[in-house]
Amino acid sequence: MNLRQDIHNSDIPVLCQACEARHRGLCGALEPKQLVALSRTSSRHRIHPGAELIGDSENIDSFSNILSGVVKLTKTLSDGRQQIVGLQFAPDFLGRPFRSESVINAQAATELSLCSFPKSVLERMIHESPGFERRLLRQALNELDEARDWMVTLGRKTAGEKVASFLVRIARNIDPEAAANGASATFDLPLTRADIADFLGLTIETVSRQLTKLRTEGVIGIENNRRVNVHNMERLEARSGR
Amino acid sequence: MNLRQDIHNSDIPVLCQACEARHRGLCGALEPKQLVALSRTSSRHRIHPGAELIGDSENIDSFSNILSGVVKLTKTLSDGRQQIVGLQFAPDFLGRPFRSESVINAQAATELSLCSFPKSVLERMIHESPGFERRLLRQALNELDEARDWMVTLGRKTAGEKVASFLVRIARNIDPEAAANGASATFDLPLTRADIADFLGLTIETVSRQLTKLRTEGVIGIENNRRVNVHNMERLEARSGR
DNA sequence: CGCGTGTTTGAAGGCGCTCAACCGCTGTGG
DNA sequence: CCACAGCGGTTGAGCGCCTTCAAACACGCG
Repeated sequence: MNLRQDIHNSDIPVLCQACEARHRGLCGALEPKQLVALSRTSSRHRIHPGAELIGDSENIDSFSNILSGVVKLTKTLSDGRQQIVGLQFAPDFLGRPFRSESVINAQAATELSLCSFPKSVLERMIHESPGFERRLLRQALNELDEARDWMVTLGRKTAGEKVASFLVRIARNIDPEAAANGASATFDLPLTRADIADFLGLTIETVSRQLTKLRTEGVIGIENNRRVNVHNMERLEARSGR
Repeated sequence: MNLRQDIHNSDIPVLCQACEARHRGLCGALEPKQLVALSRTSSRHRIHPGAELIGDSENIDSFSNILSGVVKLTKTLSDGRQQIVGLQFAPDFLGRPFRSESVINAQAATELSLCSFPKSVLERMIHESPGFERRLLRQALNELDEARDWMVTLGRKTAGEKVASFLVRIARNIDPEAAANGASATFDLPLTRADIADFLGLTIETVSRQLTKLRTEGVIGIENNRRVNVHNMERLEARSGR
């Protein structure tokens, strides 16, 4: 385990030195002295699955970088029907700038580690550092691309294709090169069956049935309910509708 | 019809003086001299319904402001199934910065008027004007909010609720205050039944049936196939699932 | 051991799709 | 002037996928 040797690494706050957000996330846009300022007002949190990070129509007064774990963004209709409208992974930025009240719920899907800072600090960063805003814009556009991809899945795919699409998406996030090579991949699902159903616009039962169908047909293996082995990514993708 | 009296209105290019994009859109972020530079390289286009503005996996080399009309953003699966993943109205900005190839199709849904400029100019504007980038970020975040709202509709609502939600959304865009007051509103649908179906993840037949259902139950009136009269927005919204 | 939570499996029913015919309007050409 | 084709939309009949309701199962924990 050797630390990256950056120029002037010594100027960088200890907490930030090995932080993924600084390498691939938002903080990569910041100068050492800005990092120092940010780290002074930021705090790390460890959060358990199921904990609510922000609720619908609550005031937005802090933002976070996701250091590890998965966050689910959900929306709920008045009669209780629920839909997951976004999944965020490390080192994503979490929060909605330029809005006083949240229009979604954010909940920890897994064990979670966050680096949080208050709204005022975000606003200062935005004004002081153009690169910071650029990163926010890039992430927003990427999330928009993903959301639109998912709209096709929700609107036009069958249950079987939806479940396959979901597995492909998770696999890509956890094991990118295996996914790219069409090879095999083993990983833990970050979501329960209920979450997967809410993500796909299906019922728990349908998700379960489609998963066992993929298993009996030899496309995937299932151990532990959570742990999945995709024997052949190419074959899984062929079932995802594309 | 009196032109807005801005300070130094005379410094602003003639074409831009009455342009909505300068008042509510992207160009509002620009200084007069930047407007002059932009207007030198930009050109106005009039486009007929059905014309393709950009295709999937084509190179992105220009961007536009929508001056009037409606643009539909679509995605298509390999077997032809299609989904509309976004609708854009004046004075929205049209295009995907920071990406060499498009991942969607953009098509004129109605008669359209655009103000287009090349990629290089956009990139210069982004670097020269922080306000410009801020506007892009705001629009991207708003589109993301809308997309997520729509994911709930696609994933969790019934056909009847989907059609009602669609009408509410259109009404809000065309007659905002009527929509807010729960009053009545009359307008032309910017989409054909086929487009509405692709927007809602339904078939043409189901859309048609749900519209006639709303008509026979006295919630809306239909003339001309395109022209719709919402007798009571409140009653329509009650059917949209919320 | 019993309880709780998450998951699987089964049987029955309904919502939205598929297939097909028809309607109304428009433009075109004999 | 009428016949006809083309297009968008409506309406009907039957079916299939996914949901609903219900029960059983697996695993962990007090």
